[in-house]
Amino acid sequence: MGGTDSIAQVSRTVPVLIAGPTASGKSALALALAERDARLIVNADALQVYSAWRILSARPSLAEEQRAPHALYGHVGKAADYSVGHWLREVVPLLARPVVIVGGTGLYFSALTEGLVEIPPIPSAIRTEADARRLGGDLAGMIADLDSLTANGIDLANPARVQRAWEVWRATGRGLADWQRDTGPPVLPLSEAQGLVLHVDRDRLNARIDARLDAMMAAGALDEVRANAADFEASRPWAKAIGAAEMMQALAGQLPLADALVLAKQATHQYAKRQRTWFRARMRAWAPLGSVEPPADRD
RNA sequence: AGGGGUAUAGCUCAGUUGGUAGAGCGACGGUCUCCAAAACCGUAGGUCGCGGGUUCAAGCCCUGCUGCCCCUG
Repeated sequence: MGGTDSIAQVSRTVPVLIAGPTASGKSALALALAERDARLIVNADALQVYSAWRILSARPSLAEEQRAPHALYGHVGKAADYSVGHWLREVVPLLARPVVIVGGTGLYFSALTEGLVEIPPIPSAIRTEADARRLGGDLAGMIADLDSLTANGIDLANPARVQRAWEVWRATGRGLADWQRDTGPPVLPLSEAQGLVLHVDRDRLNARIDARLDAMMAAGALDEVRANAADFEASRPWAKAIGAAEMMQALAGQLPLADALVLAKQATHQYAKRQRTWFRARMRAWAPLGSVEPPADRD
C-alpha cells in the first residue's frame, strides 16, 4: 500500500488504528477515513491531549476538527495527572462508535491491543516521596525495596522504571511483576481491528520534521510558548512538548532562537527514531503503509 | 608588518615528567505494561593542520609553512 489510493483498501467496518512517527502524515489519513466512513477520530498521542499546545504538538487545526468529530484532543489541563491508564479508560466508551484511532504513542496502542493491568493510581504523597528519593540519588535504596521478580524484570539502570516499580510496591504492597501477571485481555485485540503503521524513509522524515517546525514558527509557535511561560515547569508532562523548553530558553534570552530551533529539530529526529524502534519491534503484525504525501505540516 | 596565542572525533574540548589518544554533545542501533514528545542501554567515528628534525619512542620537544584569534603599529 502507499499513497492516498491506499485508503480504498482500508476496512469500512472495523476500528482502524493508525500509528506512525511524527510528521508522517497520520492525521491527514485519519481525516480522510473519518470523512469516508463517518468515523470518530480518537487521539493516541500523549502530548496532543494537552490543551496547552495546539501548534507545538501539531494537533489538528480548528478547521480540521470541523470536518470530522475528534476525541481526546486538547482536553487535559496542566494540573491533571494523565497517563496510559487514563487514556485507555477514556477510549473504552468511544469504541461503541466507528472510530479511527491515530497517534504516535506506541505505548498507548500496545496498551489498547495487548492489554494493560489495572493497578490502582499512585497517591500523590507517594509520588512526591519517590521523586525525592530518585532526585536524591537513592536508586539503590529503591531497588533494594523491590521483590526479586520485579527487580529482575525491569531495567535497573533506568530511574523512571525503578521509580514506577517502587511506587507500585509502596502504594499497593504488591510487586509490579506480580500485578502484571494478572494482565487481562486487551480492550481491542488487533484481530478485531485494522492496524496500520505509516513508514517514511528516515532522511525524508527528518526533512519533513524540519519543514514542519519552520511552519509551526510561522504559525505562531513562539507565541504559544510565551502564553505558557508563566507556569512552565519543565518536569511536568505537559511541558515535555518537544521545542517547548528550547523556546522557553530563547524567550528568556538564554539561547539564540536559531539555536533553539536546531535543538528542537534534533530532538524531534531523536523522538522519531524512538517511535520507529517501537513500531518495528512491537507492531510487526500491523500493516505497513507508505505515507500520504502532501501535508507535512500535520501528523 | 611586528609580537603573542591556537590548530586533537561532525561540534565543544581533555590529554599528567615524551611511551602511537579520551570525554560531553551529535550521529547510528536498541530497550521499555501507567510521567512515554518520558526514561534508559549500546555501537561507530581521529594519517592528533601540513612538511622537516631530535629521540629506541612525539599529540606532547625543536623548526619551516598554512589557517584562525588577540595585541601593537
